[in-house]
Amino acid sequence: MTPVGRPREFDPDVALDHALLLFWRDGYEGASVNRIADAMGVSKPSLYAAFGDKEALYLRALERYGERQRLRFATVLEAAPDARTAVETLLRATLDAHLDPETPSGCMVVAGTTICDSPVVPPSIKQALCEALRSGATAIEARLARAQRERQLAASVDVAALAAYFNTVLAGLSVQSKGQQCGEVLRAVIASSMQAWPVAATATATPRGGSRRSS
Amino acid sequence: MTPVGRPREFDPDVALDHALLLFWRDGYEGASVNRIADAMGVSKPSLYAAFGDKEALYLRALERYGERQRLRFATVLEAAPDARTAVETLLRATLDAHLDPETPSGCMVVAGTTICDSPVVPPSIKQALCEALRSGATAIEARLARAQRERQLAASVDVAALAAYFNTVLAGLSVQSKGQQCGEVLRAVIASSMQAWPVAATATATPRGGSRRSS
DNA sequence: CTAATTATGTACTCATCGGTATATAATTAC
DNA sequence: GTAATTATATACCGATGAGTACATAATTAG
Repeated sequence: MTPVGRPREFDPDVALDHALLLFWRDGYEGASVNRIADAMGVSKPSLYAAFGDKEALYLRALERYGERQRLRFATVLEAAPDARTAVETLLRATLDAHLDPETPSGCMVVAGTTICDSPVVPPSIKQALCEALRSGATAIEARLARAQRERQLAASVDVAALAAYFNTVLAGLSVQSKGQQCGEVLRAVIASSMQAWPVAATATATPRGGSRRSS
Repeated sequence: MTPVGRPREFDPDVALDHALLLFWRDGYEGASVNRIADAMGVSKPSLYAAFGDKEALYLRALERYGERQRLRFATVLEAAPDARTAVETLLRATLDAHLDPETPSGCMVVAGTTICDSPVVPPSIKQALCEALRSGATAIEARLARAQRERQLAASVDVAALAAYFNTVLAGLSVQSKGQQCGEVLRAVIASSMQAWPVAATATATPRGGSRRSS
């Protein structure tokens, strides 16, 4: 079923990746359609024909970014044998991604969220960014809940709150990596942040006999 | 010594505050000079005559913001009787500031830092933002170092790393507050983050007799 | 082949951007 | 009073923003 009409001369998938990089580095309004089209190697009318207006293009790019992040989160979180290792590995891997010189430093969602109240940012984008930001916490929370079901984490632990905490650390790491804080310091930050991992209830509450009630 | 020439009809101090609010909410390029002049209640040529170009105006606004932040940090940190209370109070007070409906949500420095690699952002601004971001850690570190001198904090604690950690939490809280995360959740995040406070060496080594040695 | 359809490149639209020329108003110095 | 000085408002500058009209090129359908 070959489509009728002149065939497209560029690959929308790779073109979208170029747009993604610019939106990531420069933000919604910082990335102009002219520069994006140039980076794509595509004329502006072709861009508009393929993706719609700037708002739609940004949402597409953000969606792709979010897909990859979710996949990365899920892979890292599920692979680890226990929740604590899972979270720590996620923090370290995400920091490595933030510091990767091949891509803009920091997280696209974090960068977008911090200026989403500007009048030039469409409400749909603000909404998508806020949802993307929460999705990180959701993924972590799912892993914590699993650990709780598997009795690796005390039932008393508020997994939503703990997930929100680690998601906040992730956001903070994104900012710091953008702010030229060096990787060594940030790895120490991760180590510190892991100290907040809930102590098993038995260790603090009932030093002697409570070890069977909750792990 | 009244100055010669027509007197200025606006107060540069209050005008700068209006510019500050716009830069804070919309970022460097999101806040246009036209809108800033309107918000100031001042014509564009008057603005340029009083403050120079947009870059200089942003740096002035950022400097004012930084001054206030440093004052707030120092006041909160020094007032508290011990370092742990100081840091926790700082986190809570800063979160309250981020959520204050009278001002843009989140931190101006964090917002600026996340898009400082955009080609439209002058290098001087990126540099000033990075320095401002670090100044938070510096203030916390100073308080931790004082606690260490006062023997409230074990000498083995890496105060620079711990300060970087709490500064990272602050940045994360800024992002989350901008991302419409509600205050209740973020207060729980603060509680979690404080769990990373270093345990006094004696408390873990000798569970029985160490409670008076360090708080 | 012709007709229909779709993509492309040039060149344009209008709005807004940062920044300024210029004429005028308000003040001090004398 | 006049001259010098500084601020103000209007109206403009060239550049760039997002978005598009239009003519042409490349393909399929018949």
